[in-house]
Amino acid sequence: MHVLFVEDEPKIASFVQVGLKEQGFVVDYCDHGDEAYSKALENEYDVILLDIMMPGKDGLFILKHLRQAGRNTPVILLTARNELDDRLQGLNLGADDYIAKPFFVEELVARMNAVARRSVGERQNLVTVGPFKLDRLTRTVTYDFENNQQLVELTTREFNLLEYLMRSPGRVFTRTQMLEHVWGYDFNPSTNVVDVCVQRLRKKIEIKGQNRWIESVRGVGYRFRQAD
Amino acid sequence: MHVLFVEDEPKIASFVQVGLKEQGFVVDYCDHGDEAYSKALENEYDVILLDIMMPGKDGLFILKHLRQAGRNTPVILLTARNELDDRLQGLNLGADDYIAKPFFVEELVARMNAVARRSVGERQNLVTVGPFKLDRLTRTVTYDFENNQQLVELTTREFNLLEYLMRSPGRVFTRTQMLEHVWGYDFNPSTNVVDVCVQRLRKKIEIKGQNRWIESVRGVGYRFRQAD
DNA sequence: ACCTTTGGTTACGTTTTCGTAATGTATCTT
DNA sequence: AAGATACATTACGAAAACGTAACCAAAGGT
Repeated sequence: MHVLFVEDEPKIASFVQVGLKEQGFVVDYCDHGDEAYSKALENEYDVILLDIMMPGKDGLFILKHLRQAGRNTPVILLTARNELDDRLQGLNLGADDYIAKPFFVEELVARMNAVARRSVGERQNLVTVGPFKLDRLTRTVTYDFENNQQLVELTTREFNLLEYLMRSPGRVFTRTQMLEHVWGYDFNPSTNVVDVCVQRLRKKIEIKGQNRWIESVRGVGYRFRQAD
Repeated sequence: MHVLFVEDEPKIASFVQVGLKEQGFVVDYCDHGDEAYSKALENEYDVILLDIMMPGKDGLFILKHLRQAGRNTPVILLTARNELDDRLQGLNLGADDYIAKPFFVEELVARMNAVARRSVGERQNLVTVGPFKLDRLTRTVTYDFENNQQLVELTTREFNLLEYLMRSPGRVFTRTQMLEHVWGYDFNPSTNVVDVCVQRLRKKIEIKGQNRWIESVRGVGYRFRQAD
């Protein structure tokens, strides 16, 4: 899940970023209103976390113009305790929720899932495709082989990529899409990380001679094979 | 378990806080009605302890508006002996219980567990995973080795962390989640206390050469091994 | 006032991850 | 069939993550 996180207090910014990344979010961070505004317009985020008080354009300004531009990306406002008015105004301007500082990251994550759910559809903790079960809570992937569950050991990157693919079996993703949603950085345009990561995944979840689970679509990207 | 504790008499406030923390509660304290009100709305506590007589918004006001806002977090009122009317009014407004000052912290904890139980579903005092038994009442942990019970000596912090992990065996918790639930909010964002505390726990509950009970999940956090 | 325990911080060695780059193989085009 | 392009596979090394020990401050007990 790709998140834009806009916050100018460095202390809050740092621990929230850590907390979100631990949970597998791809976090795009900035501490300045102007930058935030252009990022929000240029990218398709799943959620935007918006501080209200900021240098440059403030949170409400960004929210207002985002909505005027017809973007309905879910927005959660981060407000100081005494900014009640801003909060109300924010909801009127089309914010989906707000949370008052200081907050527990876990609470924030819960709300993020809630608003994302409303817009994209339930984000289940258990994803099943064919013989594969991926469980976000235990962070395990099992492969059902002749009715017993083989545990597949994956690294974080592999797990996140697999989750991304498995959530839409049959759908083809381009390398750029995978980079944006699973890696999320300003990537070197000639990188082949995706290919390498796919290859590593295949080595762990596929049996030689059998059909591939992660199929290559020449000229486009990859897709997770749909269950028959 | 997260508790909001609202009380303006400093003397009572301090010893109740100590008592609750000893029992492993994570206590969020404030001594003023207005602050209490916004905190109660903004966070998801497991229980709220509410003094009735206070500067700012009083306890009944907070309770009333909390319920009007659709929040059914369990609330226990702390009342002076002579505030019988308030007490009755409080129960009508949706309080789950009340306790008259002065009270024993032990009594308070019992009632907290009772109301929390009602709202969340049974919260067991005995948690068993594999050969481990953790008892909240005696605050002891035993390890069953060839049918006799070895007592494991843990410090408070270690006990609370172990309890948190053991309550959801197999589930992975991030460092941030552990910090928030076991330590509370005010932590240095670059701390590695969790790692160190896990390491200390391991030293006490694991046998060298055998599988770990507390497993590391690289890039994410830790989990208590699920019994096979 | 002294000693002990607790528990957070720092520092450093070890292991793992994963991006890069180089080489090998398949598939398409002309 | 040759060349070109896209994908597969492997190896390597820097950086990140983790484990561990030692240190020290604060709290608690005697």
